[in-house]
Amino acid sequence: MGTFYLTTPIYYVNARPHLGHACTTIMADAMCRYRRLAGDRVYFLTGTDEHGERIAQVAAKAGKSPQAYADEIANAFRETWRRLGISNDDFIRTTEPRHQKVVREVLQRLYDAGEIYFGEYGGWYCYGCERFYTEKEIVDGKCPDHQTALTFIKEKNYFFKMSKYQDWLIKHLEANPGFIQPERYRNEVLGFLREPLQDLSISRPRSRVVWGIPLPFDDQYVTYVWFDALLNYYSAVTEPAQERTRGLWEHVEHLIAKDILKPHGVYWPTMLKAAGIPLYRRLNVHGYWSLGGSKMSKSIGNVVEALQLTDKYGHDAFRYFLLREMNFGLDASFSEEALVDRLNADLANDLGNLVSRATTLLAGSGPLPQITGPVEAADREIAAAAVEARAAVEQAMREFAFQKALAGLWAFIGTVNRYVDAGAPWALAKDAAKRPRLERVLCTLADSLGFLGIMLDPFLPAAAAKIRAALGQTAPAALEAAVVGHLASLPPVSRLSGLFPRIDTKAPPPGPLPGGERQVSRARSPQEAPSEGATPEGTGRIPIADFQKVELRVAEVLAAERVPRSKKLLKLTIRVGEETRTLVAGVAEHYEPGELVGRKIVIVANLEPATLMGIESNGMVLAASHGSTVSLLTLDKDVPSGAKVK
RNA sequence: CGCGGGGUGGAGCAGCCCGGUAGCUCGUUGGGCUCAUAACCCAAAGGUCGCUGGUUCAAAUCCAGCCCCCGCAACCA
Repeated sequence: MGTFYLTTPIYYVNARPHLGHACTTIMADAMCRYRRLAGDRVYFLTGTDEHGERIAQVAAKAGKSPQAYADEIANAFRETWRRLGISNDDFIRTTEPRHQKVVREVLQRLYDAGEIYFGEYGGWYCYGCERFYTEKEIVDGKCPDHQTALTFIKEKNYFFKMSKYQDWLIKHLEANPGFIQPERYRNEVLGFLREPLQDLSISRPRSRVVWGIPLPFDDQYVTYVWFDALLNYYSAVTEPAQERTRGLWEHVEHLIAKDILKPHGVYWPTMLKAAGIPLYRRLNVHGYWSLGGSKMSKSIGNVVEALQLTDKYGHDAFRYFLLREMNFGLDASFSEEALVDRLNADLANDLGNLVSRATTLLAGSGPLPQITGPVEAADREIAAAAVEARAAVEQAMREFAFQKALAGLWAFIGTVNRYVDAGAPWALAKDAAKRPRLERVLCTLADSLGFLGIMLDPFLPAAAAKIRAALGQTAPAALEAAVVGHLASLPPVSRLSGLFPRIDTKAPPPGPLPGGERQVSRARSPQEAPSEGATPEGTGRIPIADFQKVELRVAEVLAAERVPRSKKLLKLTIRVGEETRTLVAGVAEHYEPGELVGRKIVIVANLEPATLMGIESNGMVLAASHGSTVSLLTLDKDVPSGAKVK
């Protein structure tokens, strides 16, 4: 019996649960269920990351304390995982005392060991980018993106001596090819390490960031968020009094999406090494979902919608789609259409229909205490196919290759469907002389369903349980029992039809497609969108006084040009009444500069100025969007520029 | 030259690390079956593996160059 401790990232509470979170968590769940099925001791951890200036800001905006805000989002995650049937053993929050205690202990230990020093970092800082630039990146003393002058800033902070572990980490990666998988991500980390590794700033002055864990050796500073967050994996299982987490740490594996490869592939191992804590066993990295051509992480509205499909089509179907459609490590594209295709082809036609036809045959025959017919070649082929499918699953699951595991099981399902056709039990039933053969065929079928009832358990927990229940099995599933060919009698079987009903795609679409309908206003919603709005759960209506604060005016476009180095921005010179001003609009992907000159558009005239790519924008252009179509608001009749719009 | 991924029958993808008959799913066409969820089974059509050059007895696979697409980051006020 092995031990397996698997973590998901802890999710940052600046956003509500969406497709990306669900994907990682579902993969982790499938893996943990599989390892439990295999008889291993399994511990499955997920949780939330709750510190940082951004959280404090968002909370303040919502008129809540950071803790109250974090509580709310953490609960949303808990609730989502409960709804999806996620089998996590623990849920850790970085604001919990058990975590903070460990972070402080580890920091103190590193500090005492001389792994942390207090230093001054001076660098060229761009306020627009909120980051420092290295000498190499600076162009003519200016920010390469904004083309604005940089400020030389000095800030005192605590640093972890990460640089001294660079060679060690390279050697470790070279000596342990499986440390980060799939291999492309190991190569990527080795790529990072070809550049000199800097020491890692692990603190932020408390004067600037309040919402964090104070450093144990200097309460004027709080812990930088990565140093805090990564330690959750360790702090969750190191409470000495906890029997159920004892001995887990040395078996830990992490599952992450590729966006946080660097902290997990570089910072985390060096931190562990410096602190004298054994390294994790393996880092498993999966890719991203793209949503109908639009990117996922920004257009949060989309990903949230995508997650809602789990309620529409069922958690098992949603899970199946995510696990089957994505090649582990690579990106995949998500669409409702693809989900329905998978549901119909694999779940309804292949699996659901097999279960339906087989249980109908078995229920019709009734239980048989003893099977008289001998085992024939066709039956042995099924047994062999089962052995092969199980081997494929075992092999694939070693490297989180869910798609291969499921492909293996579906090959078996296809074999059984062919077996039913070739064996034609309905024909055998008409001839009393063929009774022994009929019994054997039915027995093999029952055996095959039993096999699927076990093997599908990690991937389709609810459906697998239904299959086992139809066969009268009440004991928990165990991988070692997944063998075809040992059944000697036929249990009473109840008919199981409609396990996965077909979705009729010819009927008009039952609901909005992701990426389809969108509210009028700007193109895509920024990240804060879901939590935005004064009355999210209320009517969504505002008093007219609120609207009157917004000053909409007609403007005439005098000149338009692309903003250099930008993809989406046009710089417009517009006339509003007597006034001429500059405005930046994100419509470069939809309009050529030339076609806008001379046109009258509608703008929000009293918006605070904002700097985009170094250009100050005074106002916002109104445009309607639907899918990938973006249409500027223009005027029906000629009205002079500067006219009010209401 | 910011980082990264990809271009394989109509669609979506695997194969590429470790060269040797181009594979899977969906779709299309024809047939079979009637236990089953208009499901299942059989068969067929359909590909110069982005382009060019190189290495090799042999290249989707290795090397070089080029073209195109897509993410991430920075700009959607």
